[in-house]
Amino acid sequence: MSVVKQIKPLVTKALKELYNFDVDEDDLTINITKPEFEGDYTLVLFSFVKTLKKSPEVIGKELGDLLTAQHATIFHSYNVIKGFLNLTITNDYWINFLQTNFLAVHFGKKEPNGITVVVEYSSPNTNKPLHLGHLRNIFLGWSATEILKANGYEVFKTCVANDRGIHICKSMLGYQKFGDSATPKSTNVKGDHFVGDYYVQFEQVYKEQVKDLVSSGVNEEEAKKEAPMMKEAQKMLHDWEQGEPEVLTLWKKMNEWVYQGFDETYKRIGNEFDKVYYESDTYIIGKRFVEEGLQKGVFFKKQDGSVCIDLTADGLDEKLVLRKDGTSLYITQDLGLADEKYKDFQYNESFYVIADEQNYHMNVLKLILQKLKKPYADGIYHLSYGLVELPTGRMKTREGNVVDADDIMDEMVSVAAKHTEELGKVKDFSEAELKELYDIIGLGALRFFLLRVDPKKKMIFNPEESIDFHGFTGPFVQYTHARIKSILRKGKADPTYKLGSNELLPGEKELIVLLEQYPVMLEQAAEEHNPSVLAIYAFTVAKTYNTFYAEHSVMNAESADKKQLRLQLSEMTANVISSAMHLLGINVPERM
RNA sequence: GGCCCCGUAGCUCAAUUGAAUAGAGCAUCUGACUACGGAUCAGAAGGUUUCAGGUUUGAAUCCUGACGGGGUCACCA
Repeated sequence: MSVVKQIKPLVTKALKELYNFDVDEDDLTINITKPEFEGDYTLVLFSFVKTLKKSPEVIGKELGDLLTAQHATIFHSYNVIKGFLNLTITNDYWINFLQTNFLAVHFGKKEPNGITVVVEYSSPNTNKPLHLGHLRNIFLGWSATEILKANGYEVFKTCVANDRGIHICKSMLGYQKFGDSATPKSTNVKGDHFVGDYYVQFEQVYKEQVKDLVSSGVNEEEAKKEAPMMKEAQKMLHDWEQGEPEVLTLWKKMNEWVYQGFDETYKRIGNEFDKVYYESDTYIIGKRFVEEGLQKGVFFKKQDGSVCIDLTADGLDEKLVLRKDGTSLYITQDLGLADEKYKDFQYNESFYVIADEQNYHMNVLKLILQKLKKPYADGIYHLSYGLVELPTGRMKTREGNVVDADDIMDEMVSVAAKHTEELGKVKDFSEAELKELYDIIGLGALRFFLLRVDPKKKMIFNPEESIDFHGFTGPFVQYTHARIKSILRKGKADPTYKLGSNELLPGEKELIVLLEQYPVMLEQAAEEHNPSVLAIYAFTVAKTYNTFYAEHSVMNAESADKKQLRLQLSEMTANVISSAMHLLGINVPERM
C-alpha cells in the first residue's frame, strides 16, 4: 500500500483524537512536498481552520506532535510552514520498501477485480491506408487496454471494419476504370496502399467533372451530385446492396487486399484484436432497436415513414434513427453493435476510442440506449481524443497532406538506425538483432511521441521534433534502461543482503520516493483512461535516475552497504521503467 | 446562429477534485567524459497563465463577460 494511503487513516484518526473532528479520507489533501521545503509529503491544513477555530500553525503542531509520537516507524519529523504540515518519512520506511519490492516484476499491478471491459478502437475504412491519426487511435486503444488489465480488469479488444458504403465504392470504381486488372502482387504495392491509390484517382477525376459542370453553369451542390463518377458510385452502392454478384466479387477481392495490408501494419506494431466486427454484417442489425423503440414509445414514426427520437428535452436535437426507405444509418448500426457486443462479452463497461469530432454522436448513442433502459447503457464510455494536426494545420486526404502510417514508421526506424550506427555501441549485433533494435527504438519513439500528450487534447505532430531522440522522448527512457542494464551485467543486487539503517542521500531518496508512487500512477492512468500519465512518469523516473547516476557510483560505491542499496535501486528503476513502457506498448532494450 | 471544447515560456507539452515562488523538453547561451554507456549531466536565460471583472484565507484551475481558435448541429460515416 502506498505511503499516502497509509498516512490518510492515521491523520483522520489523529484529528478525531485531538479535536473529535470527523473527516473523510478523500477530503484530505496530501501532496509531495515541494523541493524548497523540508519533508516528503505535505498535508494541507487550511480546510480544517474554519471548523476547528484554530490557526493552521497550531493545528499543524498538534497534529505533527501526535503523529510522530504515535507512529515513529513512519514519521521521522515534521515542520509547519503557513498552512502546510510537512512530514518527513523515516529512512527505515523507504529502505524497507526498496528491499521488499526491488525484484517485484508485478509491482503496482492488481489482482482481478471481476469487471469486464470491451475496448473498441482503430475501426478504419477499408478504402485507404492508415495514417497518423489512426496510429494515435490504435496506440491509445492498445495502451488503455493494457493499463486496465494491469489494474485487474478483464479486457477484450474489438474493432469495426467500415467495409461498406459510398467511400468503398469510390475506390472500387476507380479500380474498375483505371485498374487494368493489376493486383498488389503484380505491382508489388502493399494492398491497402494499392486500393487507396484508386480512391485518390476517383477523387481526382470526380473533382474535374464537378469543375466542368460548374463552369458550364451548374451550381456546385448540384454538380457534386450530378457528376457522372458520383452517379456511377451510387449505382454501384445500390448494386452492392442488391447483392449483384460481380460487384460483390470485386468488393471482396479489394477488401481482402486492404486487410492484408492492415495486417502487415498491425503485426509490425504488435496489435491484434479479440474480435473484429464488419459493418457489412452490422449495418442491418440496428433495425430491431427501431421496433423496440417504437413499441416503448421512445421513438416516433413520421408521416414519410422515417423514424426519429426527440432529444430536445435533454438539450440535444431531434435525431433520425431510420431512413424513410427503411435503411439503417450510422447511429442505427451503432445501437445494434452495442447489443451485439454485449451478447458476445457481457461487458460491464464499453469503451469507444473515437476522435472528439464525434462527441455529439456518442452522447446521442449513450442517451438513446439509456432511454431504452439497456442494462449496459451506463457503462458506455467515449474515450474521446483530439485529432493529430500538422504544423501546417489539419490533415486532409483531399489536400494530400496526410502523414501515412507506414511511411512515418519507416522514417522513424531509419532515423533510429542512423543514430545507432553513428554511436557505434552495438557493433557486435547480428543483422537480425540490429533490425529488431531499430524497430524497438524507432517505433518506441513514435509511440511515446503520440502517447505522451493527454488524449483529450488535440496535438501537433511536428516531423522535425518527432525524430529528435533527446529529452522527453521514448529513446531517452530506453537509453536509461539500457544504461542500468549495463551496470547490472557487472553486478547484481544480493536479495539476501540486509540493508542497514542507511543515511539516504538526496539523490537516492528522491528516486525511492518516486518509485514508490508507481502503483498510484498506474491507478490514475486507469481512472483517467490516460496513458500519458505513465509516459510522463517513466520520463521523470529516467531523468531522476540519470541525475542519481551522474552523482553517485554504483559499482564503486563508498561502502558495501551503499553498493547494495544502489544496485537494488538500479534494479527497481529498470523494472518500473520497463513495466510502464510496456503498458504503453514500448519495448526497452538491454543495449542500444 | 444553438450546443461543446480549447487559449500556459519563441515552439511542443505538464500542473484543472482550488494550495507554497506555474513545471518539463526542444531551441538559445555557459560548463562537465583518467567513476559504472555523453541518445547523458550541471547551470543560465525565458511567464501580466488571451483580456476584464467576480467568488475565496488562497485561482492557470470555479463563476460572468469579451476576444481569438477548433469541433458539431446530414435521410454521410
